[in-house]
Formats: sequence, structure tokens, C-alpha cells
Amino acid sequence: MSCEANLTQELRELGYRVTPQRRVILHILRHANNHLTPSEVFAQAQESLPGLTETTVYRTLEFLSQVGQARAAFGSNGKRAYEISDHDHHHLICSQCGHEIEIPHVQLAGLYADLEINTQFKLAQNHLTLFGLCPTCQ
Amino acid sequence: MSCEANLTQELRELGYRVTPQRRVILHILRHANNHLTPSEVFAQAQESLPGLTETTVYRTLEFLSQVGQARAAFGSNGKRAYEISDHDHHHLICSQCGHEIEIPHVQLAGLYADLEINTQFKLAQNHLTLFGLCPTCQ
DNA sequence: ATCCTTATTGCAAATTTTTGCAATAAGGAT
DNA sequence: ATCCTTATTGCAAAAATTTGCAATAAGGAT
Repeated sequence: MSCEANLTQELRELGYRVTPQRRVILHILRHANNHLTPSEVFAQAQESLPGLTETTVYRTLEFLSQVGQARAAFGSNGKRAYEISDHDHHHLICSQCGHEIEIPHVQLAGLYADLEINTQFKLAQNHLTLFGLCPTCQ
Repeated sequence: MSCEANLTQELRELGYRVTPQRRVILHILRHANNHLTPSEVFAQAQESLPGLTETTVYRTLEFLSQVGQARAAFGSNGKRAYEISDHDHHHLICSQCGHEIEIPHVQLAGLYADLEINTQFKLAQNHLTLFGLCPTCQ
């Protein structure tokens, strides 16, 4: 559990608790190479934590997003999926074949800056999902 | 049903059928002043179409998005909502108080153009939902 | 006006996601 | 090491969403 060490402090200071469920789920997210649906997380997490409930998975995933450790993304179908919130990026999905590429957040940095000026909002770097047709499918 | 006249042709040419369910649901979307959840649509639609099922509402909403008449948007909670796809825009929601403002698509036009060049994708103008803190909540 | 093909609907059942509440267990204090 | 407070979990039940399949009805052809 070495890689979760830093989080522990952070959460406690905010009055949250560090539970086995949260550790395991965060660990899974950290070691996944792409986003996972709640049921995928549940399936994996259950192996190390037999008593785990789906309810808890949903709540934990939501919790991790709240504290900025995870991020929710929505696919074309509206299916929810979560991923670790380490490197800021967005997704561009081909609505035909489903092929998906990553867009580094820096590419949107200019837009975000402009919008902050126009709207007076302080923007969060939430994950966006764009759609289009990939070169092959056009 | 005057305002649906043009759609009728369009759908038939594509091999789709114009049914009372589709008419009513599209009509509701057209006259709504903001996005509606499937159950809200269902509630309203049922008044003019007693036998209507929720299943059909879900399917019709999805269908209307497919043919470009409607658009799905996802709120902070991940709740799905649909709106008519007339003027292209996006939403910026305050993650604190839920206050929501519209961002005209033109403000993202530059970004979209850049992305099309970088990625080789042909981008669709899908509705994006951005989050942040509104002036009051900051 | 009737017939035919097949896109769409409704129904029932499965799945996914959310919610209320009592039982459990983190973690600070003694 | 034990006690206390209350954040979190599990459970059960509700609500939301999806899926398979047979019955219905759009709309083109006769």
C-alpha cells in the first residue's frame, strides 16, 4: 500500500476516513490502463475484498471523484466509467467504430482561459468527451 | 403538427417511420425551455399518449439523438437529460450550487478547428458539460 | 381500399444505479 | 488498551435504464 501513503494524510485532514474499500478501489483505478465501469471495478475489487458491495463501489467511485482522485467520463452510450485523475486529458471517440484517442488538456488550456474570462467561472479541469468520425470511418 | 412537417420527409427518406410517439416526444423537446430527463419526458408525453411506455421514451430519445434531432447531456451527477438540437451550445455548471450557464458553440469553434487538424477526426458538435465554480461560490 | 414487409411498440424480465437506515469500524481522545 | 463520536459500510428495497421477443402499425405497392 505504499503508493497510497500520501492520500491517507490528505483524506484524514479533510475529516474523511481511509478504509480498506477505498484503498482497494483506488489501487485498482491506479493500475488500470484505461477507464473502468463500476461493475468492472466491483469485479476486480471483490477478489481482494470478498464482502464488498456494489453499493459501496458506486459510492466510493463517486467519493474519489469528489476528492479529486478519480474522474468520471461518459461514453457515447452514456455509460459511466471512472479513471484515475493523474494526467489531465480528455477523450475523442469515433461515433462509428468506437475508436478512442486522448487529448492532452494543454490543448484546451487556451479555451479554458478564455472561458474563465468570459464567464467569470473558475473552471475545473473535468474530463470532456468529444465525438466525431475517425480518419478511417469518414 | 405543423412544426414537425419537415422532419417527416427527412425520416421517411432515411427509411424510418413517423409515429405518434416520436411526434409527441419531439414536440415536447421542442417546446421545453431546458433539458428534460427521460422521466420528465415520459410524464408529459403520457398525457397526450396514455398507452406510452417508458421503454419507448428511452428508445425514442436515443433515436432522436441518432438522427440529430435531439442531444443528450450529462449533469454533474451523471444524470442523463435530453434537449432539442437546434442552437449549438454547451453547458457550464457550478459544481457547488448547480447554477448553469450556456456557452455558445462559436466560442469553441476555434478549438474544434484546431483539433480536427491535429487529430484528423471529423468532429461532431456534441454537447459538452464543463464544471467550475460560479462567481458567487468561489 | 387492401395487402405486405418490417420498423416500432409494449410487455415482462434483467441490469444498473440510487437511497434509507441500522450495524460497523476509523481514528482521535482518555 | 479502551472508549466515543460519527463517517462508512452492507443490506434491502426503490428507481432508472436496457434487452428480448411477440404483437402492432407505418407506409409503399397493388
